[in-house]
Amino acid sequence: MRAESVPEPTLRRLPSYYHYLVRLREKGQEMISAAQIGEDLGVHHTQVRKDLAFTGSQGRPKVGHHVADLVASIETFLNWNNATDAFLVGAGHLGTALLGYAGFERAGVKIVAAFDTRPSIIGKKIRGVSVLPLEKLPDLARRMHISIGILTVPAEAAQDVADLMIASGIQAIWNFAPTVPDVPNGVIVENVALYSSLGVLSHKLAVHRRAALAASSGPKPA
Amino acid sequence: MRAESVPEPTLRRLPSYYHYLVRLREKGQEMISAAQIGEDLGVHHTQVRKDLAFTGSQGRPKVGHHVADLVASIETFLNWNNATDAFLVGAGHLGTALLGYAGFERAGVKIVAAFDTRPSIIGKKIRGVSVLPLEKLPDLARRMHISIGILTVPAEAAQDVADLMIASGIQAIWNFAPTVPDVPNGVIVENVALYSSLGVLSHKLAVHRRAALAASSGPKPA
DNA sequence: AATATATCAGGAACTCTGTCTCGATAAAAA
DNA sequence: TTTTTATCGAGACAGAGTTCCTGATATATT
Repeated sequence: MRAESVPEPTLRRLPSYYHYLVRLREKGQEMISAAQIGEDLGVHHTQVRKDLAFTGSQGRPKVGHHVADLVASIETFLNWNNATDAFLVGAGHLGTALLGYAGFERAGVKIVAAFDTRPSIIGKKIRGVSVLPLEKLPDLARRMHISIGILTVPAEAAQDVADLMIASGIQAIWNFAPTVPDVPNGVIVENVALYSSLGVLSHKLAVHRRAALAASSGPKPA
Repeated sequence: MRAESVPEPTLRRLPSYYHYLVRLREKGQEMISAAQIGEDLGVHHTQVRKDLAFTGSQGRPKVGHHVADLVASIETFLNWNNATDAFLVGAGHLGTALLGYAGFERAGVKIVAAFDTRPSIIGKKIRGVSVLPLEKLPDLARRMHISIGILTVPAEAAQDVADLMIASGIQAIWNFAPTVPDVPNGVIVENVALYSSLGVLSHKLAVHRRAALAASSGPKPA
């Protein structure tokens, strides 16, 4: 019954395999070994096997996995073969950037409308997607059975917009704001957290520099 | 010697504490307990204490931590108090969005120039930052001692641009492309991987729906 | 046909991260 | 001054995830 016991790290790695495999398929390669995938993507080969096993795809000794089959397995597993309609709220710089990506449609998400509160952009079309006033979201979301909401608003507005989304029947929120919205049980929130990334980057760079400095100025005596 | 043994999850959580604490400080709150931080951010309170301990900040029983001190400690720890100059390559939609964020400067990264290969945008200024031809990157990066490179180019170009960055002395790459560039030892790469996020989101949503469907159509007999 | 080899798959061991428990301590209350 | 209470900090424990190890299997080689 508990089919959802897939490690989250696995879910995070699958898209990276997917992109790698699609490019491989485009190059015309038919078969691939887990060892090769692992080497190219910097993941241990046993890890690759375990991750792929979750998708149900099986490999054959001595020849590896069929590239096209793997692509199909991952697509099915992630439910990327039939895109779910999504609403985006916050048509600022980041929101506009996301609207520009046709690639999301292949990743299970199709942005069908954008919302904002600024009159200057309401009514315009960005990359073929209309920007509507936020007040229209609840009604439209219900009527169109929208289940994914993309949150690209400033931190201050994030909680209110998240509440509005949930009240309108949206079940999953892709959150780009630097705050984590408080949501009721059962609602899925996936935080992008750009600043987390910067935390890791800056700290590692600082350590890296300190190490380089220490090494050059005086490699301490044994 | 091994001062860099900070768990990566901790580094990822620190920015979220930081934002929370800055907002608290703006509201005029002086003291805060780890328990309260944990509750508001959805992190176990013991976890909050361990994370904050890495920054060197100490709390006092019965009163908690000093908000302003905590902010300062995290800033220092992540090296966010003096922003490092960065070059951005790929002034497309996403690149433009990133150029628009003044907030990165408070997160240790100051974008001082953008690069692209498309003549249509070379020479323009985006949010006060000039877009220069990619060929100028190596020379400028060396002369300005740039150590952070932001990669917002299509997957096909990612590896080549990463190579160029590294050859120009850049030590840390903030990568937004869906491929993981192959870099020599010692170079820091932090991948944002938007699609990983979507992998988790789509899969969870699919599982969520299956569960809802199963519950409604027939809650299996005990 | 027999042997060798590349690859897969599943279980065991280890490591890392997160949670729980306990004693200590500083402020407040009695 | 003594007692109570909120909070901290450190160590013990538990769970998850990754790596290692062994055995199985399909193709290639002799």
